Amino acid sequence: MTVSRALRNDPSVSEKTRQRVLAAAAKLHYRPNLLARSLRLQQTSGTIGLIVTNLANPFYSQLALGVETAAAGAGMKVILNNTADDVDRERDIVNELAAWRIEGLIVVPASREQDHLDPARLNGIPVVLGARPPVGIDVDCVLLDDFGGATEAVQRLLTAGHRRIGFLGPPAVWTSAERLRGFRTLLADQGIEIDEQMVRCEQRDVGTAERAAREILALADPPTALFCANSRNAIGAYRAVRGTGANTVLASFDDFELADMLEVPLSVVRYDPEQIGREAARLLLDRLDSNSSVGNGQRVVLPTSIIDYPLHTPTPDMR
Amino acid sequence: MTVSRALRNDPSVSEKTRQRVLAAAAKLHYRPNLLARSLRLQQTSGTIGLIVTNLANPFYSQLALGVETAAAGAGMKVILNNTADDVDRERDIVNELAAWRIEGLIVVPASREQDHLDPARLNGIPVVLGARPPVGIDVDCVLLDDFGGATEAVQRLLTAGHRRIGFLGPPAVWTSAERLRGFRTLLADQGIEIDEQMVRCEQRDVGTAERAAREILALADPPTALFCANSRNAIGAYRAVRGTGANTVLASFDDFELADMLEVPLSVVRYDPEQIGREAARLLLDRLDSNSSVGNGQRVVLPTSIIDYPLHTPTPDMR
DNA sequence: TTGTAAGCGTTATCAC
DNA sequence: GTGATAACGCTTACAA
Repeated sequence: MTVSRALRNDPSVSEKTRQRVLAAAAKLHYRPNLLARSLRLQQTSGTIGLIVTNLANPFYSQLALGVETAAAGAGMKVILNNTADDVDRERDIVNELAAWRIEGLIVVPASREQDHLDPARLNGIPVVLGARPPVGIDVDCVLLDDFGGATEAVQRLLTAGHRRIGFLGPPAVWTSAERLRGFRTLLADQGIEIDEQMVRCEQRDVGTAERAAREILALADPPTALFCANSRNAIGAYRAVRGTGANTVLASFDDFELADMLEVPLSVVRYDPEQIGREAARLLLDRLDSNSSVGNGQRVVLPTSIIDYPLHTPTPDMR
Repeated sequence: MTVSRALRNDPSVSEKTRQRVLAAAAKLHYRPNLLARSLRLQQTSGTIGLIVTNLANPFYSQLALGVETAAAGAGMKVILNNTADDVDRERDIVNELAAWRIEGLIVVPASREQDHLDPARLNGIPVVLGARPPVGIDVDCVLLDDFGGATEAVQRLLTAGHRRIGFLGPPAVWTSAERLRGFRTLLADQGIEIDEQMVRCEQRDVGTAERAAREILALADPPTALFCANSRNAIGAYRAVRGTGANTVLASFDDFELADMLEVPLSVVRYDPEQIGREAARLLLDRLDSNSSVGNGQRVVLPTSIIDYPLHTPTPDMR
């Protein structure tokens, strides 16, 4: 008992014994068992669960860093989980984490099937979604302004005079669907018809994106510009444009390394994935502080910005 | 008691009551408290701690993915921690994780100060280091063949006839120091003198790398080739070469997107960061299985391979 | 200032 | 096949 008090700096223990306890603990490498402490205090484990779909994607690893940073700042630990977009795995993870009595959950949901993420089913554990909105459950979420960013980027192409514009994107997770919706909405508003042959959204990687772009560029009446919903599609499109010698102009979501050195004009929508993680953690910590784990789901939408990379001139500047 | 048995599928409970228990549990969203189970079973928490220096760097996020994948496959959870290269933070994290009775620890150590990572001080919790070797402690580690990869890459430059070769790299963490050692050793073996003005290893990001490369290229007798110890330095070097119109050839560690489309010949050393994580997890799980947490530190060195990207011809191929 | 008793939620053991 | 009891390591409440 005295040891317990001494190690928690309880003032009721005398300085002399406190020192003796500390010395002995150091010598024995003794550490109080925090699991037992949690159990006794009826507290949870001081941990929050983070579930992402694909940690190999820098978007999610930066999001994870944001969560870890904000959580560490509040003295919380983060349990990291990767679902590889598998809902069943997501469900298993959620259930196990709940059994470990984590304080809260930050999830990039793998699909629209989200019943297992309802705090009501999780003994009231608060849940915050990142990058994708809740479907059928009432929880906080942090989103990117995918729609706004997309319309802004496409507007750049319109301003430059383009009227035949193609779309390249990955299969429709919410984010990509919103970007496509931005593309369609703006063009419809401007009374510009979309040639559905030039809308391709099945490309997950650079290779398939390049192939799709080449097919679009080979059409009888090819587009003069392409809007790409992510960097993998943008890079694939760039390869296709360079490979075919077309002088197609590009706009895309995601800034990427060397984007300014391409032999093609490019506008990119830039944003900060780490901020999504930080905001999600903040929402979660607010819930934990206020003890209002259920209901009244907030929706935070983070802004994007645009960068124009003009055509890079291969001519070297002089030393 | 019957509930406890039923939920663990203990055969001694009758099928009928088992079903009743399961039904009630489902209705109430009841989950056994795994913290209490751990405490009672004198087991640890089924968790391993992962400590990396910088999760924003894809190298470490892929390593983390490897750990998570391997751990999940063995039914273990991963607590993720980021030190931002701060040893004091690393020490705090290690101590807290130990108090939570984690099963083991995988660490990318922030520095050569590693006393706090000694299992002897951690109640025998096994430790595996990733990407950097142990200093003064006897633990397993998983390394990349930094030395071999570097000599191979530089050999490419020698074979192409280069004799004046510069070096660009980040400040000397172990990995970068090994790559520099490979560079120096090979050139010394070949009797080629190194001009120390052309050896720069303070560049952490693309901007400073570009500046350093420009300074080297502006020397009275500039190098005909540059070896870069990581992708940020390679990209900086590329920008400098393109910017100054030099026809310097590049070799580097780290494959990167668009590396094949540069207007400069480039050889890259490629490797799989995820594999480091998987191997580290495997070593740790072996320790846990065999219960031999201390001593006899293994050292696993993972191979690298080389890819040559020839000069990309700006001439388009025909559609 | 220090020690004793009880209990957090679980499970091993023994009784019924 | 089921229930009672004790114990895992800790902390609150109370007693010495």
